Amino acid sequence: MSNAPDESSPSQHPMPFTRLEIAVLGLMDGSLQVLLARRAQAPHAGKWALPGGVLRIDLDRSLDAAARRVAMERLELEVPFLRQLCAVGGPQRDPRAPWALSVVYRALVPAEEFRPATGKRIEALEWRPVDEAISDTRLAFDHAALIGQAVAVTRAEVEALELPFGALPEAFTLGELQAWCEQVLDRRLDKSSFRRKLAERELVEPIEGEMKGGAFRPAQLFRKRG
Amino acid sequence: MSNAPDESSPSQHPMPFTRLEIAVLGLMDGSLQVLLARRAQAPHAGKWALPGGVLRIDLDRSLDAAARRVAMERLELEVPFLRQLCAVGGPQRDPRAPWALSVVYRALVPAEEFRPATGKRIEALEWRPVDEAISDTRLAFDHAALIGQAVAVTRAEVEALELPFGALPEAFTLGELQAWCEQVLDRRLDKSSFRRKLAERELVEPIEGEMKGGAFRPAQLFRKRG
DNA sequence: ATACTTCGTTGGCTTTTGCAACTAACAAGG
DNA sequence: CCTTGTTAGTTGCAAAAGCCAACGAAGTAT
Repeated sequence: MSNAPDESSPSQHPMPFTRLEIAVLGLMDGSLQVLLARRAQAPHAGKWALPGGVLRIDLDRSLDAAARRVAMERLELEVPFLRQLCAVGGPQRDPRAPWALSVVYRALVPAEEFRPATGKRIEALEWRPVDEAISDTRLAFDHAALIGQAVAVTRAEVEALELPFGALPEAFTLGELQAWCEQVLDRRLDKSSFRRKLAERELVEPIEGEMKGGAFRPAQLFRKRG
Repeated sequence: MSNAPDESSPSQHPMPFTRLEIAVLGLMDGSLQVLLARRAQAPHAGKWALPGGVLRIDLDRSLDAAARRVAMERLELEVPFLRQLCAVGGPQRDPRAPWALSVVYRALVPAEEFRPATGKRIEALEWRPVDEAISDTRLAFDHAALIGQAVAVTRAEVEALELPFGALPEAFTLGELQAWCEQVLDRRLDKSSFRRKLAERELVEPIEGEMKGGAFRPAQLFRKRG
């Protein structure tokens, strides 16, 4: 081991190749899916992976801002409610550099309005059911494991009714809200206790006069409270 | 913005000055405290901060390993059960570099046996009650906020009875275990429901024949199950 | 022996949760 | 008009979990 000469000259030590990876989750066809990108360049060219990109210290004013920029470049639209998941790093992650570090972000997006385009350095984009992605050993890097983490954390949040309202429409009925949670969690919820908890925690409020008229009895429309 | 020439040459983009910070929590004098270090060098020389150090891509085989090494260098002993908390970064964090990134780790250690020594680049070590540290605006960098996060996550874990048995003695009575949890959480727990949950989840098992004889009725000794 | 302290358990009360039934509101069809 | 079908929203109840207090048990100290 070097004898710890001086820490105050950072340029003495080479720094890791630092990237951001974005795990975008959304409800497609009634189940939770993750957005994968087919890599255009080495390493793992042609393989499916989380969209990601390199940290640019000249452009990014924080890790959060870097994640927003990378998401924007790859998907060509604003990704709302990006949240940090974890950081991973090691010498074998990326052949382009002796040591690579990735800070991973996650987001749960409104599937309807979210229409990403195939951005820079990406050959194709595809939604993939999370179960399938997590157990797909052919994904690049350790991205399958990262998706597993992102799904677990996201489900725990919805379970605790910490609802990411950014992924929901402005107005919704309670039935729609419950169906949305059930699709994220992949299990049925009880109607009465679901509504009880919403009321107790004052998470939503009715929009006066507004109703959603389907074929049958119309339902009260609600919106996020606060 | 540069017109995204080629991502495959990482050396084209300067990389951030990358550090690890370690939030060591422990029970001292009946309350949860955090281990702070007085910085020997700029920036913030003389100020109290979390012990930390620079990532060394020539030495560290992963972020976890880097955190272990940094903890060892600063405290001169093995820190068990280090777990990643989050990563923070930005251009203004550290005057030594245009952009600094810190990956923060946390640990809950057994206060009795944990006797750190003042390691490299540190003037002094001190245990500080977490409430005090969190609201101390004079801590270096954003370390007060980081300590707040570490405490919140640690308490949530103990609340859910995900006990970090590394921070507990090999053998303990249920009374001791409950008192330990109460000190971490800084609130009283109910004896009967505490024991019911331990039994349901089969977290501990009695050590046959072993009792702890205090001044009064002796108590059954338990150990982690599995 | 008696008092005192802690250990471990038990009983009962309150709160929370889960299940199911019930009424309400609307459309469609006879 | 009236019945039927479907979804919306509420209510009642039983089971489960949590909270509080008390109790007998097992030691020590006097």
